[in-house]
Order: sequence, then structure tokens, then C-alpha cells
Amino acid sequence: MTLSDVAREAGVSLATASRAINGSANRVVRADLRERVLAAAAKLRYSPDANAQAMARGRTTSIGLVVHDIADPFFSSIAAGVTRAADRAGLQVTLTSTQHDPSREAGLVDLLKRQRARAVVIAGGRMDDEDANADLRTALDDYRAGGGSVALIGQPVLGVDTVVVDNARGAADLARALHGRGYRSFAVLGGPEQHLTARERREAFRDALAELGTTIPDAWILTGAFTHEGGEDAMRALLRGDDRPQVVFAVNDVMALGALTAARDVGVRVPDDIALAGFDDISTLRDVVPGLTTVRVPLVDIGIAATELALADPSDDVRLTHVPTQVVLRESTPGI
Amino acid sequence: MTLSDVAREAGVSLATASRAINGSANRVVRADLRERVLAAAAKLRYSPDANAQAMARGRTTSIGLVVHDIADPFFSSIAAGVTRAADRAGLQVTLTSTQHDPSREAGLVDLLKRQRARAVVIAGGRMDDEDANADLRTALDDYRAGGGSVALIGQPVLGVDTVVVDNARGAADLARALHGRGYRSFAVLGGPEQHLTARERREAFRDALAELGTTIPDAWILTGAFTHEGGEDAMRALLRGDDRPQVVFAVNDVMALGALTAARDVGVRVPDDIALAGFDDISTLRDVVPGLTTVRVPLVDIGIAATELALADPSDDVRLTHVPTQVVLRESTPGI
DNA sequence: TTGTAGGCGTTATCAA
DNA sequence: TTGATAACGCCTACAA
Repeated sequence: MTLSDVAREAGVSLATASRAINGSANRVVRADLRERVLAAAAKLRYSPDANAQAMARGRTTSIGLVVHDIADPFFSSIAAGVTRAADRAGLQVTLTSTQHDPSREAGLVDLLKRQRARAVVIAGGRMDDEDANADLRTALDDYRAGGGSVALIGQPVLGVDTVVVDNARGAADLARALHGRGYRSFAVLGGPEQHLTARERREAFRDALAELGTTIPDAWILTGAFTHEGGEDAMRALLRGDDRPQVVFAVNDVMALGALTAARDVGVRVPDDIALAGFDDISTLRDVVPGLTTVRVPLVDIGIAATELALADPSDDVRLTHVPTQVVLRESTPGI
Repeated sequence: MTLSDVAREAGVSLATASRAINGSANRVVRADLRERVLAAAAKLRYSPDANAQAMARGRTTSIGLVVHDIADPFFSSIAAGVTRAADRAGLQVTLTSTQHDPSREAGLVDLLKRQRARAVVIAGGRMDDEDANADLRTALDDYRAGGGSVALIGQPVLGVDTVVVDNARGAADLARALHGRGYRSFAVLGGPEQHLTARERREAFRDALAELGTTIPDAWILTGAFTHEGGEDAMRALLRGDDRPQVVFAVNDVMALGALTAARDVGVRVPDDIALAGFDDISTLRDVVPGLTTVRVPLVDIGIAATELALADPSDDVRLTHVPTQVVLRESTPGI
């Protein structure tokens, strides 16, 4: 079962067996000996102990991933990218989830540090809340002090390498595209006040419209949770008003889908009575009718990019990988 | 950084430091010493090395999960259950993916064996193909010989503990429910010929109808991939025919959604022109219109159940956890 | 209750 | 090229 058994069976020393099996760089084993070792290993069904190897080598072969909810298509697509990139690099992925509680991120990083994961990818967007970020920052500094590397997906606010989604550009492009289709009155389901991704999209959308001479009334910039339910609630609140915008922009697709549910519930038709747009282009949209206008974010690629960033040679300065977005116009915003 | 450092800092032996920090069962450390050790650990920002602990203890704290595609809502929901159960048990999840290639399962189990994962959960259904299963069976036997435990989700064909979904019952219930709504002509998008889950659903559906005196013509039992595209292709083929059934049963929701796409493409309305039903009740359905009739499979619970099964005390005989299913009638099958 | 020391399975250094 | 042997960081009899 152990390498010693293999060595004995092959009649060589432990060291030789080790070299024969992992093909250590400069050290070469005579062909016939290697054959014997390999044969012995096969015969004994030897399986190297990754933990022991990790100890001896001083590094593991695993990379950690932190998400809020793996069942959310946003995160599961990113996870698909991470697993693919890790696989290519010969690494395993340790999946951890906050179960929607951002304050657990720091604890998960600590956990991953104990595993001595080589790198960690954190997939949730940041909040504009120094206290909330402080714990995570400490955990990350700690982790990096131990030799681990980190990549964030979202905003580069923690001094570590980050895959930055061009939210502002995407939201502005979307605003212009909708304006181009003739819309002149807008509402925004804006997500949590302090959620940076939500904020970037919200504000860029508003500002781009302002440049075109269209103002969104404050009452039509609603806040709420970054979830399906959050979108649903916000939409319901919006539709309770006397007046109604021509088009609603939800700062992510999941919220937009919640808004769609709410609209249907109260008998408001999309896009006949009100148009709707989201952000992310999650895979779920493939099956949604009417097709939802959105801004495509290449989620799988982002997972890959983050993994590669985290696995790259350490660098002194903070690296940023910018990811472009692309407006995708569909039936939910046919135009006026 | 290491426990020795902590021990030195606290002025105690390595053993005492170890006991103070992990609170080893029967051995008790005097309060003041424990305090000192804990203080030293905190001061030095000590983080136990999980790999070293694993070596010394002879067991790791991780559990492996094998899926075909983490971005598929079916698997990501199961993964959510697995992570939740693992979290509760104080374990980490190592996520591995075959990227849709079932023949990679055996290799992933070998990998997990090298990691000395405590338990492995395999989430893909089995095929009726002894050759294909042989490799996996060998890998699993090997893994279990090394002390690992396994839980399968699907069919109990490999001699290991399995979470068994009552596919036959669900499909039969669905058949009866549709028959009860007045449908008398049916087609089945049946998935891969040898895929056991697909087969169970397909055959039980057909048999239940036969008992009610309704026969499905062979030409209307189509095979194809177990995917969105598979459903789309099969539906397209079906709709090319001169005649058309009243209702189509796709053996899983992802295929049903593909079928929906195909129907829309060729201008066939669901449910006005043709009714449609799926199986699984994946979370995506929440946002699909018309609401898709399906058979609910509690995916998150299955993930939890499989994890608990894999973590349970070893047993000599094969354990099966049966999971009930439930027909959910929605607008896609309003009845005749 | 505390400390000493051996062992977990590999890798890697250093002689031979 | 091969083989002893000392790490790697921790746990746990066994002794004190």
C-alpha cells in the first residue's frame, strides 16, 4: 500500500522507488529498475498519498473556491470555469459556500489556509462596508503571508489580484441601447445600497442616461436584495405606483427574473405593458420567454481567468484582469 | 507558524500545545497552561496544517463529489446539498467534474483516493453497460479497500450504498395524472437507450399507460442525448412527422426545455398545440413559462442524503435510501 | 497533568 | 545512479 511496500517488492530503496514513480526532475532511474518499480506498484495497486506528498513537498495540489451559493447559476457557471482551469493545471478544487452569508467568507479563507490550498478564488462581489471587508482582508493577508495566492472576482478593493468585470461600461452601453430603441422613462431595480457590483451598474446606467438628457426619478431607483425575491419585491413595489416607467433595468438577471414573476402575478405584460432588462446573461435565460435583454458577462471565462490569475507567478503589484461585457438585446425590450 | 513555535512561545511541550489546541478527548490540560497556549497561538497567528493532521490521524476531513457538469442545475442543486451536509459534519468538499464524459468517473475516484477523501459521492446516473461500469467498479472497490466509503445517486448497480430515486413510481404517477387530464396520445423523448434513469422513466411511463389501455407507438418513443440539445433534436424530429401526439413526456426537465425551444422554433405552441411534461423539477423551472408539468425530485435533499449515507458507519450490507417523487401539474399540461 | 519519542508516507539532501 | 536518512507538522501511546 505504501511506497515502502512497493520498494521492497521491487527490491530497491525507498528513494529509488520514489524517483521511479514521480520521475523527479534531474534524477534519472535506470530503465530496468524503473520497470520493476512500476510493475510492483501496479501489482500492489499502489496509490500515492497526496497528503504525505503535500507535507514532503511543502505544497498541496488543491485550490479553494468560495461562493455564496453553488446552486445559483451565476456561481455554478463560474465554478465550471474554475474546475476546468484547475483540471488543466492538475489541481483539485475545494468548494466552499457561505450559504449567502458574506461574513462567513473570512472563516472559509481560514479553513482553506489550514488545508494549505495553493490558491483561493473568491467569487462574490464586494460591499462598500469597511467593517465587513476588514475580516476578509485580514484573513487574506494571513493566507498570503503563508504563501498562498488569491484572486477575487469583482472589485479590486482588497489589494489582491482581481478579475474586474466592466460593469460600468456594460450598464452604460445598455442604457444607450435602450435609449436608442426609443425608451425615455426608466426605473432601476438597484439591489443592495452598498453592494459594489449593484452600485456600479446602477450608477453607470443612470449617468449614461443623464448624458443623453434622460433623468431617472429617485423614486424609480429602488433598492433590495440581490436575489430573485429581491427583484420580485422591488418590482411589486414599483408596480404599485400610479405611474409606470417604459422600461425596468434590474441590476442582475436573477432579479430580473424575479421582476418578471412579479409582473406576471399582477397582470402586467412584458414587454407589452413594460419592458425589462437584466445583467449577466446567466444560462437560465436560454429558456426564458420573452427573451430577456441583458448584458453578457462571460461567467465560465471569468472562472478560468480568476484561476489562472491565482495560479500565476507571484507579483509585487496587484494585477487586474479586465473582462469586457456585451449588450444582448432580446424581445423583452422591443423598443417604442 | 508551526505547533512547535507555539509550544516554545508558551513554554510548554509540543504535546501539551497539541492537546490544548485540539482539546483531545480524554486528556485534559490545566486551565492556565491552555490559556498560555491559546494566547501564544493567537499571537503567532498559528494555523494548524490540515495535511499534517491528516497524516498523523490517519484520516482527512474532506469528502469528494463527482458530477458531470457543475453548471447544470441538476448537479449544482445536488452539490448545494452535499456542501451543506459536509459543512455540518465539519468537512470540506472536493469538487470534481467529468465534463460530460462518464468514462472519466473512475479516474476521478482514483484521484479522490489519492487525496484520501473520507467519502465519495457520485452524482451521475448509471448506464446499462457492463464495460463502462467495470472501470468505475474497480476504482470504487479499490477506494473502499483503502477505507473510504461511497454513496451513489441513481441505481444500486455497483454494490455500494445508493440514494435511489423512485423514477418508476414518479413516471407512472405522471402517466396516470396526464391520462386523468384526458390525454390519450403520447410521445416520449426518452434519452439515451442505455441510461438507466432515462430507461426507468421511459418504461414506467409507457407501462402505466398500457395498464390504462393506452399504447404509445414505437415511433413516438424517441431516443437522444440526456441534454437540452438532445431534447431539442428529438422534439424537432417528432414534430417533423405528419401526425402529432397530444402530449410529450421528456424524461428530464433539461430535455423538456430543449423541446420547448424546438417547439417554439417551428411555431408549435405549448400547450395549445401540444402539451409537454418533464422530470426533476430543477430550479430553473421557476422562471419558465408556461409552467412545466414535471415530477419533483428533491435534489438538495438527495445531496444531503447521499452525504449522510457516505458518512454513516460502515455496514456489511448495501444500504439504499429511497427518495420519493411527486407529480407537479402546471400549465404545460392543462388537459383536454 | 505533562513531557518524551516514535510514527504517519513522501521527498530531498548528501554520501557512497 | 542508488541508498541511507533527515526533514515535513502533527498526534498519541507510554513514561514520568
